[in-house]
Amino acid sequence: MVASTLSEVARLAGVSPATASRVLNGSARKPGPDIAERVRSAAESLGYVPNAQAQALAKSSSGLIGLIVHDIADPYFAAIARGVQEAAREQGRMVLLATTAGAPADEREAVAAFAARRADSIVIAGSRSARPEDRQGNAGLAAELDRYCRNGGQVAVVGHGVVGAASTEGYHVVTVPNEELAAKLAAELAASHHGHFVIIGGPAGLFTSDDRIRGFQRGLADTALPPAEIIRTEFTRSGGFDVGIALAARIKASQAAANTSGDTKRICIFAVNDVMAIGAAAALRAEGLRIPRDAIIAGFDDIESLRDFRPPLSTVHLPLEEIGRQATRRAGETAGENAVPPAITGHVTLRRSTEGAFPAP
Amino acid sequence: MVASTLSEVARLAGVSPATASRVLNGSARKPGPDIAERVRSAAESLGYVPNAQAQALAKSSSGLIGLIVHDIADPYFAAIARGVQEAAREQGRMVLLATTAGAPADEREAVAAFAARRADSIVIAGSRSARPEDRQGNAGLAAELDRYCRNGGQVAVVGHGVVGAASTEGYHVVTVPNEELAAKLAAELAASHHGHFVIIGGPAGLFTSDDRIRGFQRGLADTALPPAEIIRTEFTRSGGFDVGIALAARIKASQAAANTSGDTKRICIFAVNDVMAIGAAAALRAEGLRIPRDAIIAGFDDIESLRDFRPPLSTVHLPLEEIGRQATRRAGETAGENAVPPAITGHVTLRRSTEGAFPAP
DNA sequence: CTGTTAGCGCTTTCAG
DNA sequence: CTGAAAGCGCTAACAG
Repeated sequence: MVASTLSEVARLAGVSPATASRVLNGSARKPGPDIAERVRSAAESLGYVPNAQAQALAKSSSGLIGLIVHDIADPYFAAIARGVQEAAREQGRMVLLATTAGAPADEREAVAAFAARRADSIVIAGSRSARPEDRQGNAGLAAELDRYCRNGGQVAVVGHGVVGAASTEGYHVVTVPNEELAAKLAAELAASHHGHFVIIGGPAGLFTSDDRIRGFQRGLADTALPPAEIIRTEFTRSGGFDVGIALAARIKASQAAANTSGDTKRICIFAVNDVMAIGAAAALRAEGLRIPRDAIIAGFDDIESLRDFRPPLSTVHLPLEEIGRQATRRAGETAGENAVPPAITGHVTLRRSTEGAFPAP
Repeated sequence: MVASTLSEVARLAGVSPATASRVLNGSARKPGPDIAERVRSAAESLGYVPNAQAQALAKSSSGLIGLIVHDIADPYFAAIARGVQEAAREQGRMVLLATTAGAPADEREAVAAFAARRADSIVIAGSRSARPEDRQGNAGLAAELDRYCRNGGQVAVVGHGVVGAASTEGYHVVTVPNEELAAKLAAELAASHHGHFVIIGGPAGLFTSDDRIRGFQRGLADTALPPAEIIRTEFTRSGGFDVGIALAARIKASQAAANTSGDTKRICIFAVNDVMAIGAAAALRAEGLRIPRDAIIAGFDDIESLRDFRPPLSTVHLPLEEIGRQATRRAGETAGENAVPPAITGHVTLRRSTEGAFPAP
């Protein structure tokens, strides 16, 4: 990568580099119109493209914003990324992307890389974890973030703060009311469902998953119901699928028993995110079971590209794009104590996958 | 963003900046082990983070790769982005993201921004267009790309080359056999379907859409069938939905007629991409029609997150991630005439949405 | 309003 | 093997 430089433009226009800089890149002082025109056409004819690296070096501000996600192809992160991208554009910044599969060590590396590029701010999406195996990784990540913030960087984390991160300056958390919303979902479900509840959760220690589980249990308790059974698996479609297969066997067995006993209870499955719910639903279907006839199921996130599934999935709507936007804005504010950011809210969306309690035949 | 500098580290270690640079960042010459250790610990204690901008300035190579997509939240682009991200990581580069909604003017801007940041290479995903209203935008984009390439940049475009781009040096096109695969799809469909064919296409001028339409028609012709009717709409789910509604009305009308005449032909719908197909399918369902009973339907792309739809969508599988990877590799090669890149291939995947020709009752 | 002079942080000849 | 010096391309005080 080479290109003509400011000095070349200046020479061609017969002015000093400083003047050329003033007309070509924004400056408070505006050179005379004649000179300006000369410079502009010189730049045009040389195909001048300002070197952002050099600019950044000179003004120590890169116009870059780093985004860390587990997997950009996951619709959850893709939606957040869209919001981040949008807000970045408003701020006149470009987005640097890093994917880490959620491994704290990789996240640390990504933060270091962003710091090296002098990104003005960093947005971290994706569930934090307190799993023992992530202890060390989290500590490293926290240290790296601390350093970044101390150097004047702005960080916004979606969901929960990074374990161990202590920075007060420049460290923002965009809180998502996972627990509260899960409780609400449980309450609404409990109103019309009178059978057993099963939660398909992610690995213990994943904050997002744990919060949603806790909230759901609380919602049940508030309705004077016993806690649901919890089955843990991967935080993915395939994790949901595996558990779905196991549940299908159980459902069939209990249906067989009911046939003779007259008992007709359906179970209600709550998967802690939509992709897991879809996986579980696919498994039930693969096993010949139907939803909501043989079991009802709900998810969380309200992923847009999943809206056309049949039966439509009951879930909790989260404004993913808005979350991305807000994280970006928070991390992009000019230090000052800007307007209180509107809290992120969501809402329960009941659809056909948890439709009314009509007993199995 | 401030941070400790190489010179600070050097001073602390009691060596020259040059030496510090040699030990901290890769260099052919390796300083003595004692010195090296001293420098390393100085860096550690100062929390030194190399300034990539400055490095880039000094060696004129940024380690950046620019990616342009229409919309990162679209699963098609998200999948490609994943591949790009992966390959970038292998190359030790970071991905800069720009979204443009397919507007050539925005794409031009993005290319300029990447060029300004001295990105080593640029990957452009997303359908090119030859629509009249894009004429000017395309010309601008082509000019910008030409300049970028002339300055030593590498460009890889997915699908079709940019209209008017003439660069020979550093300009790569990852060809996707859209036409050929669409023809194959038509042939396979024609083998078992004996009714009317309708194509739901994107706006005329969109290369991807046009190629797929042309291929499908050719496939039909090769089977001695008359060309399908073409209905054009937006290249999105909602475009597909709208057309689906219209088609539903038509299907119902013809079913009513068939009731009296005894005629029982189903129509076969080919939507030029999966999201449009899903939209159309949703519309039919919303109108009380069932697939494949009342109409059969096929898409294109084989988007992973759509695999759980019912009925499973017949489509053409495209190795999206691989396409992203390959584009990135092509644009990342060191000029030399590397191994011939394996051509991108796909395959027809018939599923239940186009299941056998059992006449409506 | 313009030009001159220093750097921003790092790499890289070229001497020592 | 190390250090000194000269930039990479641009901006930002200062002078004129």
